[in-house]
Amino acid sequence: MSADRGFRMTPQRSVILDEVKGSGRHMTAGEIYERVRKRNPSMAYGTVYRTLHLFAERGLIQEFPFGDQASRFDGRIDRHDHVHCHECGSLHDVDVPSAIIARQVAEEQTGFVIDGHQTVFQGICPECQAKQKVTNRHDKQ
Amino acid sequence: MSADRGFRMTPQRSVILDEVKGSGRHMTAGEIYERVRKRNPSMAYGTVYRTLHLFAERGLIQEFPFGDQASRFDGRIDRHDHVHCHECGSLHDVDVPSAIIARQVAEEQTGFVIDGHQTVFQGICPECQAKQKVTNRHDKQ
DNA sequence: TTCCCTGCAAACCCTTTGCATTCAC
DNA sequence: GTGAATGCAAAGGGTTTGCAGGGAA
Repeated sequence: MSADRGFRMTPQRSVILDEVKGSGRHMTAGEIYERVRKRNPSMAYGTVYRTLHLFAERGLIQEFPFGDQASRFDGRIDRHDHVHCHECGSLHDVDVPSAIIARQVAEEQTGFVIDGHQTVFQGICPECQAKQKVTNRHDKQ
Repeated sequence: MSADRGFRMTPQRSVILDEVKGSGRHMTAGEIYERVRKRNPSMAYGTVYRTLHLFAERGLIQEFPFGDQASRFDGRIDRHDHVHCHECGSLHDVDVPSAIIARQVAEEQTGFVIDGHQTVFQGICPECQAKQKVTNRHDKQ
């Protein structure tokens, strides 16, 4: 019954799912590959990508194709938004309830049937704000 | 004075800017390259990319790094959102005023200083909705 | 003349894929 | 046992870059 998920749960897949679910982070396929390799050194890159996409299709994880960089994979499966620091590249979750109503507006404007949306806020994270203050103190302007 | 933009407005750059501003569409660098080639067949791919990024940095156009596909470039320079059809890949503008207040929420939640955001709504465009109805009529289910 | 810009082509990164082998069911 | 999944390696798409030649200021 629990085995009837429509695909085989191989050792590789277990490890990958575990890593993505385990880390609270938003990892790229490359990062996941490296972590997974520590537990299963023979794992191939192709397997990681195939598996991540399989999981994303089945809704076990979320793929977040992220700007001009590598896709991020997220163990959180509820819809949510992100903030991205364009200094250090960090990516964090945010919950913005008002974004939900925006979907209605978008449907009305375009005639689309909308089944998802993703907002990326860009800005400077607190750490980088702190660094910038230090930098400015040294080389004025 | 108008020439003091900090960079040279060469014939290549004029053509590229003109194409991006002219089409009301969201073109990829590849599409821009092809259109621009018709007017200047010796134009190099590298020039197109370098120029597009230059313009985007200076705020003359917007680059919209779009999911797992190629970046789209937009002659519209005011902040706005998009709807993306995951059937045919088309991308359209939407104006969602409520998205603005979401920035405040995101700032409060994360401590970021937010200076931009971009929302992509996913769904099915009207054309694809029509096609699907036709398809369903043929091969029931 | 000087520096910026171009064309060219190679390189880069992330991702996908074909194929023979291996393995979960 | 058998089809599905893996490992490997090569290829693919989009993008960037080094360099020498060319052109605007």
